[in-house]
Amino acid sequence: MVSRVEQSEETRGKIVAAAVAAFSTLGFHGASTREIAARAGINQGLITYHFRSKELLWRAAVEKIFASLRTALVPLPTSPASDPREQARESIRRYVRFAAAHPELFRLMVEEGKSGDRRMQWLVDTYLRPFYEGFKEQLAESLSEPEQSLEPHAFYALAGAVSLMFAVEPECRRLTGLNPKRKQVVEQHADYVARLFVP
Amino acid sequence: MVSRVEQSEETRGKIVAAAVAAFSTLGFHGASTREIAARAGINQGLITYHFRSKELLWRAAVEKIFASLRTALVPLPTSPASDPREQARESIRRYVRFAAAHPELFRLMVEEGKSGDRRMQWLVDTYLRPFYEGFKEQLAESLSEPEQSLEPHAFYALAGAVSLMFAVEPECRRLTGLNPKRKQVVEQHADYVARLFVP
DNA sequence: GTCTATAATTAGATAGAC
DNA sequence: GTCTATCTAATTATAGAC
Repeated sequence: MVSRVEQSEETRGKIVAAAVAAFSTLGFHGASTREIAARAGINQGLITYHFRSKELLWRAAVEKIFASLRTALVPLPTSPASDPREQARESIRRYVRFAAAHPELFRLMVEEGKSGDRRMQWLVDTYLRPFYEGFKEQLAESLSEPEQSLEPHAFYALAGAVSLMFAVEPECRRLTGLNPKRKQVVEQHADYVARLFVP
Repeated sequence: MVSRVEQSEETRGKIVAAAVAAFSTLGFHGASTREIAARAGINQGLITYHFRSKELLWRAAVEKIFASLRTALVPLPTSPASDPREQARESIRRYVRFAAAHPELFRLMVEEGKSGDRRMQWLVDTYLRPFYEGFKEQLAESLSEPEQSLEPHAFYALAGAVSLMFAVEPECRRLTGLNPKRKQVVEQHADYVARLFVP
């Protein structure tokens, strides 16, 4: 940590991490650049220096979110003995664990998906479409679903069933008394949803 | 439409309708009072006159959303012959049709559920809790589920599976090519989710 | 690369005329 | 009850010192 490029990367990383958290809970308009700077422990002017604009910082935050998704989707060494339905269930359980650890992805999907503006178009074309194509492939091989017209329904039903509880964690705690952050609760949800979609 | 109180109610109604739409797509911070006033075709100063503050206007918008939910939840004359599982499926189908016609409810749940601030607490205590209690009753009688610990999981899985596709309608159209507004698509989702939760 | 200071907009809320 | 005009505060983005 001596050179300026290392220092730059360090600062950029702190800003993006703060931006992911702030955008995730406060939304794009609710998270001010001053608030993000304060969370990152740096000055507000530095955000413009490193990212030029709030929207470009937001894009960097989105990139970070999808980077952790890619990490989570790295295929596991499949035990070749287990049957395809059990493999499908395990994929869903892993998806639930990811959604619990990273509620940002679902919040982003809902926040941006509501309107047809520029950010939504960029998000779909850049990150969401490849992810959706991967989902369709996996669906085709593991569930052997001939009805292609059901793919969007399955995609959104699964994403919603998996993620909502963790995306609204503060609300869930107040409404049901259940803390979605607890490991036991995550596993219960993983099992519930896995059996729901693959009985 | 002559007296001042009638005029007042008319104006309030227009403002609240515009607020529901604006908050729903732009979020609380993204929707400015000037934008809402423009949509309602009235002056920005009038919002303060009728609602005192943006937050109180937001509460009026939430009240309107839950009023339409109450309307949709009015029990139908049950054909006593049909079996309870088919009745449960029909309840889910009605829920899907409501979510398609009023994506505001789900968007509100996610937008406010992310943080633990004052608006979320008010929303849960005032409107969400009675709704959740009603869900638990219906779950207990129609699915005869003994496991009470699964109630939160079922609630959030169902809400997410039912509503997400319609809440992110612009995104869904761009990502999948499917228009969730079309009646045929709504019915397909209704049937898909109903069979998913009540096989 | 980082900070302080500030410009330019835009926000929610208020005052007063009609 | 409604509108125009305005106040105050907060926002993003910029300029310049270090």
